Amino acid sequence: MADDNGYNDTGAKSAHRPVVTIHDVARHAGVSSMTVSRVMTGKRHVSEAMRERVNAAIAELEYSPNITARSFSSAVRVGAIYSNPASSNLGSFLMGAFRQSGESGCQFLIEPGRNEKEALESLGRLVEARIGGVILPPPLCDSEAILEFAARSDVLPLAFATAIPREGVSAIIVDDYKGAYDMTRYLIGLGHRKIGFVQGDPKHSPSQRREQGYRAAMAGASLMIDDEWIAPGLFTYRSGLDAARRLLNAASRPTAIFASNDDMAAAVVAVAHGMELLIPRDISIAGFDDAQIAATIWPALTTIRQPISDMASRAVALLSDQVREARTGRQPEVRHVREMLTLVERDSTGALQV
Amino acid sequence: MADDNGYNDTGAKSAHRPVVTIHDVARHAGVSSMTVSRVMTGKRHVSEAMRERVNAAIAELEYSPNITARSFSSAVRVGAIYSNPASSNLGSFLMGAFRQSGESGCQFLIEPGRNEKEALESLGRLVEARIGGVILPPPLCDSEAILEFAARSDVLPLAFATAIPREGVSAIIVDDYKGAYDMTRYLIGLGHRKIGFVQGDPKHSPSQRREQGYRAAMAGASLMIDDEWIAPGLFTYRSGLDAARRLLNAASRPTAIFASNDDMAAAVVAVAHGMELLIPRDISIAGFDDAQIAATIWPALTTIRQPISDMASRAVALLSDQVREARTGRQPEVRHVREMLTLVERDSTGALQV
DNA sequence: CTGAAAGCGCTAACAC
DNA sequence: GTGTTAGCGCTTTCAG
Repeated sequence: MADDNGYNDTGAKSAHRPVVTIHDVARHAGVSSMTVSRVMTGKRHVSEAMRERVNAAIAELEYSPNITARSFSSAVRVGAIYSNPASSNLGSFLMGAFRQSGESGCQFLIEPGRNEKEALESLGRLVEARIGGVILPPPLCDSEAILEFAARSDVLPLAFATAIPREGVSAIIVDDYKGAYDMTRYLIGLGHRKIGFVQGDPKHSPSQRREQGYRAAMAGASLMIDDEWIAPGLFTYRSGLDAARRLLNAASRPTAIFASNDDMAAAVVAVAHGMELLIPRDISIAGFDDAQIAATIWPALTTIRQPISDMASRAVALLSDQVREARTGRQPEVRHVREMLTLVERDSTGALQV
Repeated sequence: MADDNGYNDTGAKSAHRPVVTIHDVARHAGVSSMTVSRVMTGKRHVSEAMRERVNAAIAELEYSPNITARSFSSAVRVGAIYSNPASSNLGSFLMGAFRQSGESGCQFLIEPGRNEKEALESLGRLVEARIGGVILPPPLCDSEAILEFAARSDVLPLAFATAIPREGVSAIIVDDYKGAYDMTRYLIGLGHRKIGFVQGDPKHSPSQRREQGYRAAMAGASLMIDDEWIAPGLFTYRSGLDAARRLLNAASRPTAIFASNDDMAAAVVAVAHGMELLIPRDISIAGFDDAQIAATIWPALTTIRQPISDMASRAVALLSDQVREARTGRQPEVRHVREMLTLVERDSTGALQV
């Protein structure tokens, strides 16, 4: 049936260029494969002449090492527990993590963890799968129970995208404060003076950092903040609806509104539309996170993006290094890597109209 | 604890229980490791008694196979090209695919492919990584260039989540027609008679199927469709805004609106809010896809969900089997697997108010 | 400094 | 049905 695509007919396996192995390179260069291995892994104890000869052979044969085989002997496994499987971030996260797991020659495992209980179960499963380290996004990275379990199981924890790193736990840190500061500065730069703010869920640590960033930028520009320009929120779209009504009906209406996340910013956009306000002519609206919804709605939201994919790569690389380090008996150095947030300018913000 | 034999003190390695290998299981069960391997991979040619004995040993030793080693020797690699890296589906897709790649003992690789050009480059990279098969979501699965490249490179293609399968190409099929039909029936069941429809992008194949499903259900209930209840759309939020204005301002306003996807349904919700219509009291609104936005906005959208994660598992399993089959020189049988869509009832729909 | 040998954990291929 | 053998591509010994 349907033979018209003509795949291989005679057992002509993959009829492509045969796989180049380290041995081929060795033969080609007239050395042992160990020497090639040493050159590849950048080890010392190889004479300069040798190194050059080997490198030439590598280039000539277009050799690229089989990372699976490499990691095979030393089977480093790192896990991750993801708190929100529905999040659009998950895709970027996994993309970055898996890419890097190839590079770093380690195995990457992922389990869900919507709440602490499920996360604990997941961690149990990961420990049974013999992971050496685990990536913990908030709020898991703040859970004593999780951290303790990891320590007891000899699993190295790595806090992911946390604003407030712990001592003794490596982390990929994200500067919510600076992100919010930058966004506020940007709005001020557009000419806005009356800038409203929708707070995030007070139980999440980024909330305060973001508000602090906003307040600092306002203060830095000697701008007063009217109490009615601050509305409480819960990071949900619905809470954003309430906040928007409040802000847009204020006696002295802000000309720009900065919401602590995109879901709430989208709600502000919806309410503004309902009031027949033109965006950004009548009001500028900005969000935070660069979630899926930010680019979906119209006008698309100006927001702050976290480079989730890069952060995930970095997390896997860092953790797999640490696991290897720990394998040798040494105590891996605790590291805090800071990631930069970038402002994504889209259509929901514009210069103040006079 | 299964075996509390002295944790190897020889090296200061990882002080955990020593790694359980297939050989340990074999020894424990008094069989050869091949038998264990056969049991693990679910092969036939193993007596029931053996199988049970081995399974007992596996359980007792808490053995879990090292998938790196597994995929290393047999090295079946399957790739996927994902067209929308920002999509919230990607997370589910990757989750399902990776889980299954462990099960199926194959290596899974993913590359981005926002457009045909990028997809072609990605496929090139995947071919160099020596994949045996590739998963192609729409619109990639309809691209001649991609399909041809795959055939030339001896890579088995698998169309993912397509509505219209090709002959000669295996596919995970999704029944857009039935999904739309079911949703329309559901709305009718709620008492609605005047049901509006927002069309999808005419260039996408699911668009027609969804509209056909809607029309069939209406006809099946002997319901007439007023021309002004049908509005064109492009699958974008913005196009949904225009469609909504049109539908909600119709002389004979529908009591329910079914949009061809969630982004447009969300836009309808926004416009309805702006007109001070209460949802679902004054108007019911339904979407399609169960995208991220469906559960984000308020009220949350009733929609049709594709079981992306399961579909991805199935895709990986199917493809890795086919690649193994092809390895033996046989031509793998083309298979079309149909996936069921489910209606997710949320808060944007309700019984017709009289 | 360089090389030879011995696997890592698993599975195709072939015996029995 | 089940076992034996021989690697997969690379790195870790341990000898030169």
